[in-house]
Amino acid sequence: MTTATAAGVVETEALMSIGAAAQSAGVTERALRYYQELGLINPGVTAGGSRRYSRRDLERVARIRELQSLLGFNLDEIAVVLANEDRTAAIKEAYLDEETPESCRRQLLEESLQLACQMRRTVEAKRRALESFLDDLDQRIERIRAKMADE
Amino acid sequence: MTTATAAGVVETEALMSIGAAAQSAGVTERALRYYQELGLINPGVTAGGSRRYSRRDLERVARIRELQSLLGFNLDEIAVVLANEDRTAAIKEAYLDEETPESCRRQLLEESLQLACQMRRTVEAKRRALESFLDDLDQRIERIRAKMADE
DNA sequence: TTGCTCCTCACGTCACGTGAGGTGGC
DNA sequence: TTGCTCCTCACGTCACGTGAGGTGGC
Repeated sequence: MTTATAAGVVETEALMSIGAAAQSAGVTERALRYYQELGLINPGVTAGGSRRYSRRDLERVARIRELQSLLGFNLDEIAVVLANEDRTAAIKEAYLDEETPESCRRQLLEESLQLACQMRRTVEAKRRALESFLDDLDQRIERIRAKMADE
Repeated sequence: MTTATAAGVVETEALMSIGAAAQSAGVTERALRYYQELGLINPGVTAGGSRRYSRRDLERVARIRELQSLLGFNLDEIAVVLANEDRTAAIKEAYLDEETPESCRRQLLEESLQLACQMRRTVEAKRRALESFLDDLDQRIERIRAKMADE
């Protein structure tokens, strides 16, 4: 894969082997292969059959782990989120394109707004739950401290 | 199981069947049997071999689900947390007991404080992560709204 | 007897973990 | 040739899901 720099020079992106990619992303090689099997990532491949991971692949992996650990999404749900985010990126392209008609732009913007707002509600609910969990803990800690004080 | 009321009257607690318990706790019967298999809960049993769940059993199940979904703990880790909380409850009993020597009380209090503080750090880290997730979302939403405004 | 709920296997699933056995470039 | 990394099966694990087949009280 190649990227155009500001100067217009085409430079080949540094691609990583699965070992380096796994290390860098903090996951196992097995997980990387599994995500690919499910179509969540799509790394390049050398002539010899080895996988090559781009920076974008690694960002996707980081996103997958975040959605798993922070929000508890499963990989099916994550596939939907990633597809939506890819869609949003595509929307951005189309949005900049002068060819895209006015009415279409509006709808594209509406769509990405809806997606972001729904995600926000999910995250907000989780944060609230964590906050009340924290409050309970603080009360418990305070009670123990009080007992230790009047000892 | 029986409980003494304030008046000193012994009243039998209402126990639930596994069907009612599962419904009330929002889990499947299979999950209840599995938790028992792992020793996380220990419901009563009728002469016919049916399980009977107390209010305390259901509270334990609620705690298990909370630790799973909110903090992402696995059942091994949850077993440790529950054991610690049982310990803390036992500590409370011993603490009220006049027989318990002064030095012992101090240590019991110290122990439960340590446990609560460690849990607090875990939850706090998770909350921070969720908060920065929310910030990112808010920025994304704001950018979309801005674009829609200057349309 | 008929429903309904309960029981115990026991196999399936998801997201990988963990070898087994083999290939390929320095 | 020797290491090292990569590859593809393929079986194991955790936390249950989901029937299969049978028992027990109203």
